[in-house]
Amino acid sequence: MKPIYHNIAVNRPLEQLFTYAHDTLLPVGRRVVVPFNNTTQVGIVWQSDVTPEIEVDKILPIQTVFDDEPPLPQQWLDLIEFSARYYHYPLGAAAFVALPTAMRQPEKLSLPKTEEYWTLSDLGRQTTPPRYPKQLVLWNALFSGSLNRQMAKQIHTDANKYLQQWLALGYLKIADKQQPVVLEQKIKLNTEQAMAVETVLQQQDVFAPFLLWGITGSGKTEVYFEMMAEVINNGGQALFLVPEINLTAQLLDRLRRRFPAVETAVLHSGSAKTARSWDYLRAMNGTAKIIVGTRLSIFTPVPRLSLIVVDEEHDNSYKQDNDLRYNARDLAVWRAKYANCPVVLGSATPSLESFQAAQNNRYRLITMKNRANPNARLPEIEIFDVKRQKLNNGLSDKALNLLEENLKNKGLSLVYINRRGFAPALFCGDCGYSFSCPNCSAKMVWHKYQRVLRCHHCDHKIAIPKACPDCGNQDLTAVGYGTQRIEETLKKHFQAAQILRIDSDTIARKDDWSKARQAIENGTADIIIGTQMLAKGHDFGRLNLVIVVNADGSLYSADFRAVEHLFAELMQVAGRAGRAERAGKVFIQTQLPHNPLFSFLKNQDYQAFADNELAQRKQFNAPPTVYAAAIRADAVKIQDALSLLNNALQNFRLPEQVTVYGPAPQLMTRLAGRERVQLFLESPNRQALHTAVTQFSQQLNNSISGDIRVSIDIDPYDC
DNA sequence: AGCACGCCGACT
DNA sequence: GTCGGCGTGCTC
Repeated sequence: MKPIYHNIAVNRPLEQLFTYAHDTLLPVGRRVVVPFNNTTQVGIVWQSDVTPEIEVDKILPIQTVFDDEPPLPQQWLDLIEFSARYYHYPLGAAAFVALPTAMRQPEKLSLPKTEEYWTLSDLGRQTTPPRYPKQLVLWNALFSGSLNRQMAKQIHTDANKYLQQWLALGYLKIADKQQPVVLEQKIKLNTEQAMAVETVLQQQDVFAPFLLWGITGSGKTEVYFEMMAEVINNGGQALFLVPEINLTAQLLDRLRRRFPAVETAVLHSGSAKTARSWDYLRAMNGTAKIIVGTRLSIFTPVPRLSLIVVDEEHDNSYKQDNDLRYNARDLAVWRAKYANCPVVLGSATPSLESFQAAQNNRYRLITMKNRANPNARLPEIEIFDVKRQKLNNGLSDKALNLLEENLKNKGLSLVYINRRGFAPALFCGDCGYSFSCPNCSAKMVWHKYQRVLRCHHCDHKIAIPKACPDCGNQDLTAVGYGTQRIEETLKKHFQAAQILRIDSDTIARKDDWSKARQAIENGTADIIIGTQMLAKGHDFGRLNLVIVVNADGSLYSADFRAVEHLFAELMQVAGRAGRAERAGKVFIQTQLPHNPLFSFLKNQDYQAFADNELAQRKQFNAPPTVYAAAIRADAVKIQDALSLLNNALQNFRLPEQVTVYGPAPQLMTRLAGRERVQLFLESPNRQALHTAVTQFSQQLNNSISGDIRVSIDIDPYDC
């Protein structure tokens, strides 16, 4: 028999596909096992029935074909091809990043069993419905549509029992096709929310990117849910992306309550291996109507994709910072375009990338300026200058007084410490002056041992100044606080209070977190000490005082995005205090009260902040004004990594419109015994940048030798 | 990536 | 003599 040749992607960092023979034609997307360089590897059939480009006698046969599994769809292959090309990552390796781990193993998958769907029979329809309210809900669901066992359980925990009963009485029959269930679960939306839903739903069958800019508490989640409900009722599937930290039991509960009869797939790195591949397959075969997950869920095949929602679109966790360095938010827009459906990017503090896109009319802006709860009041924000204050281990007297007062009034307080300000930097202890790079919109980093201040963006260096250039003060210092220290102080000060510290050290296991939340909701806690993990996605109704201990750390960081992140973070934290009907107070301690960021924050004016920040980015030619790519190299000896980049640079003709910065050491130069350097390519023209990156990486491949590792990061976050 | 081949030093 | 160190080259 004449063999048929297939080009196959394997999990190796190699650009090419490999040709294998099989005696029958295999569909594209089929998972197979192939012999590869004295090993066996999982492969994905990428092209079928090809003419071999190498000698036929070198071609090996395919070992195993996983015929029982559905092949990965063409849309998935296209998504992987785009991602590999855009992020300059080998195709085969990219494909395997996008698969759940169970599908990366050269073993047969256990497939999710297809469950039967039930609906009321004619007899059932003529019978009197049950009298009990919870049973009635289940009954009505079976009346209006069809349910499988799992969905029935979401509606009524004892569903199994009643299904059994009703089946025995002949009230049920197997549904011939899946029928969506209608439950009278309508949430009342306010005018603004209803408008948002309508605006998006008007564009159901075309590519339509939206930026949903809604203040904290404006009820974005209900808006997402309504839109999702509609596209599901029309027979579509919805992809709902959330930041890592937001995919909590709380959110899944809300989803289950709103969509009790809708099959949902949950995808994140924490879920068990088989569970994840099952959810992947249920999304892929169309049974799961809602696919909710973190960034990795953007690679889930969704045949009837009709809506993508990216919640908290500004969140950093959408960017993967190893292997395939993709940004799920950006891929979401690409997928929506491919699928001809709307994509909604939602945030109270949009990324400047998205906000600029909205201003240029590339995205359509939907604004929600009112709170869903009309009685909720905006918190009052006080910016408190701690420059010349004597602090009690980081806390001012005023902060302690506020805490004491709130304790007396039986309020709930949050003491918030942001830990982003890790990088040690130099600033003036007297006037708060900090050192900026003259060439970049970046702070100079204090290098203690080399005794210089250095810019990690362009490698500009100055000697460590002996005195502050602004006020002449000779006392130049660095900052640093920790959660434990604050906890100690508070415990000493408020001995009767219940103090709860919540950070990654105290919340090691899942039930730690739910215990902590119980304590907060039951009112046993008086003061919470928390880090970023508390700021996002958690609502505590009675929280009415927020103290931000040190709002400066990140302002000394070398990252030009630091201000943007700090603003978003503080807006988030402030939002925690404004959900209740009694007005909350937010008290922010800072060494730099005159940084313009704080006046925008005080007025809770994102628009003004964004306008100002975008103007600065433009002035300094920083993203999103330009597109950027980071080329990174690491080696045991820094000189090896540096000269690799420098040599490549010498043989490289810089294209029009492209600027190069560096090479310079990375922010965290030494990591795991290796020295890391990087250079940046930047251009206002995306195409020009990509051409430059491709050419540059070819130069690198020509001159790479020894133990030097290279990576490319498109639209990088870490600078 | 990860495996084989290959060419040098120090062990039974 | 032979075991094993990791440099280099290749993978259908």
